[in-house]
Amino acid sequence: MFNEADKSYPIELVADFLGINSRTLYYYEKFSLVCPLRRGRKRYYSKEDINWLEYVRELMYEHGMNLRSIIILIKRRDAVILDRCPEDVVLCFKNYLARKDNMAKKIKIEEEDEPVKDVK
Amino acid sequence: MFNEADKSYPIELVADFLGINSRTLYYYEKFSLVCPLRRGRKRYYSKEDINWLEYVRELMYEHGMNLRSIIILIKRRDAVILDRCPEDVVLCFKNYLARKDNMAKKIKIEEEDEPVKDVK
DNA sequence: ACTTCAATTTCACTATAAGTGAAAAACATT
DNA sequence: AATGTTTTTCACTTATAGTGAAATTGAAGT
Repeated sequence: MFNEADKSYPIELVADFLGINSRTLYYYEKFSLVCPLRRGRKRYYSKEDINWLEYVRELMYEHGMNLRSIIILIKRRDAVILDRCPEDVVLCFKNYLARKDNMAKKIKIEEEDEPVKDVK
Repeated sequence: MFNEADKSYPIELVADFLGINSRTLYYYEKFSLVCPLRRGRKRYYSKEDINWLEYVRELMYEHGMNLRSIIILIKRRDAVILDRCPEDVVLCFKNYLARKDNMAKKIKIEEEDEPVKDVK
């Protein structure tokens, strides 16, 4: 029976399917973004690998993320990024959002003279 | 009393403190990475803004993330990136990690001929 | 209103990352 | 050893991040 995790698709087929160059797949491998099975020196990819790569492409092209960010984000998730992120940075961030909101309103009203009260 | 959220630091001071160019702060503003208070046309930053910017710099230079990724990551957090991420991609990813592990071992043993059994 | 001075914006350039074509190298098979 | 295919290397291209310098804008004083 075929399995999503079975590594059976050769590189050219995967590249064609994704509409990318096979060189790009080698390139991604350098960053450990995907690890095909190697039988002898040939590479074989699974359906899962393909889904995964599609997702990576989406993150890059629809969200403008770079390769490293994707690796960090997915691998270590918020562990590194936010759990490790100190309380006061989280606080700053909330404040930043409030400020931004405030500012957006301000720009609409087009009053630039009197300073805005701080949101606490 | 002074407050972390008080916007009182002018741009040049902030830039100097962070060791960056003030142009970079304008640049970040374009991406809404920070929103100083504008009194007249002058910009004022808070201590929180400075902490926030330090964190952004850290993500960029220690983790190799790009501006967009940081915006996405922090703003919408895993909501967009992972909650929205379909089950099978998560699965692929787990599998990918297993595969990678497997591969690392393999490279150590330096056997490249017989195919590895799939980890299920 | 005009001048001055500093803050801001625009323009243009540099450096690094992402991606790819083509040539060279490396295997496996006959 | 020769052939054919996969992989690697080299070099080039485009996009993003960052910054200097010039041009512009706006506030304040006169």
